[in-house]
Amino acid sequence: MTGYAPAEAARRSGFSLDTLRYYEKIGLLADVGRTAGGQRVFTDDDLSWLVLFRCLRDTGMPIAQMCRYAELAREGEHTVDERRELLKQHAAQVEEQMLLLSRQYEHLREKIRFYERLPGPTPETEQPTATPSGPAVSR
Amino acid sequence: MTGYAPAEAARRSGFSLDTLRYYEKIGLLADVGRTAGGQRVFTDDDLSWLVLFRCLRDTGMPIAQMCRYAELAREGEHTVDERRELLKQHAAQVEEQMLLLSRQYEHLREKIRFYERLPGPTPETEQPTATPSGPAVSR
DNA sequence: CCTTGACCTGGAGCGCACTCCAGGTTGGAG
DNA sequence: CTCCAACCTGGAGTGCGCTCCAGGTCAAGG
Repeated sequence: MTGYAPAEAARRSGFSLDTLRYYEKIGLLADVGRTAGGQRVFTDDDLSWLVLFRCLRDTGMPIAQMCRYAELAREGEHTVDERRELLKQHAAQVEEQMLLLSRQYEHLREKIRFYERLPGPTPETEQPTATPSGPAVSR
Repeated sequence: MTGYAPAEAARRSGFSLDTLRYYEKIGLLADVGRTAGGQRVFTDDDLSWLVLFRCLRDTGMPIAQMCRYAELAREGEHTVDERRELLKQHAAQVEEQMLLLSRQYEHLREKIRFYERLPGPTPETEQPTATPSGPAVSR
C-alpha cells in the first residue's frame, strides 16, 4: 500500500535511480505506478522484486535471464515449473562459482603465507607463484 | 627451460590466445620470449604468472590492480611489503565477496524451497519474494 | 621448394550493465 | 504563488575485458 518515491526506492533497494529507470526501460521491472504528473511510485511489491533482482545479480545472473524470469512470472501460475527450474539451474551455477572462489581464495592465502614467511626484503630470486608447494602449473 | 608455443600456453593457462596477447600488450605479462622469427615462446615462469593471474581474475581483481602487482614484482625485492599488502587487501575483499555470495545463495535456496512447497501450478496470488519468511524489505 | 597451419601486428568492434546528460516538468514547503 | 529540489524523457557515452579482423609472416612436414 505504501508508495515510495524514486529516491526512497533507490535507498531501500540499493540500486541507483538510473538503474531503476534502466530496469524499467528494459522491461525487467514492469508496471511501475505513476502519479498524475508522471512521477514513479514504487510499491512494496516492486521493492520485493528489487530485492530478488539484487539477489540474482549478486549471484551473477545475467540481466537477460532475470528478464526471462520476470516475464515468466508475469505470464501467470502455469510457469511455476519453469521458474523453479530456472532458479535451480542458477543455484547450481552459484555452487560452482562458490567452489571456484574458495579454491582460488586458498591459492591466494597460500601466496600471502609465502610472503609472510619472508619477513623483510630478502636477497635472491623472486618467482611469482614459486611458493615451494607443488607443481606451478595448474590444471 | 621448456618453452611453450602460444597454443600450448593457452591450453595450459586456460586463457585464449587473444587474451595472452592482450595481457602482454597492456604490460601485465612482460618480457615474453620470442623466436628469431618473432613468435612467442612462453616459459614455465610465464605459465606460473598466468596461473596467478587466473587466481586473481577468478577472485575478481581488476586488471589494473594485477598490473600494479606485476609492476611491483618487476621492480624488485624492495616491494615485497607492498605486494603482500596488496594481496591481503584483495583477500579481505574476497572474503566479503564470499560472504555476500553465500548469503544471497541462501536467499535463492529459500526461494526455490518456496517453489517446491507448491507442487503444481496452484491458483491464487503470486508474489515474487512472498516466501512467508519475514520482512520483504532487505535494505 | 612448397604448402599449410600456426602465428604475427595494429586497430576496430563487441557485450554487458549501467551512467550521464540536456532540457524540460512536477509538487511540496514556505 | 513562488521556488527549487526531485523528478521526467530519449539518447549518447563509459569502462571493462576481451574478441575479432585483415593482411601478412613463420616454420615444420612432405
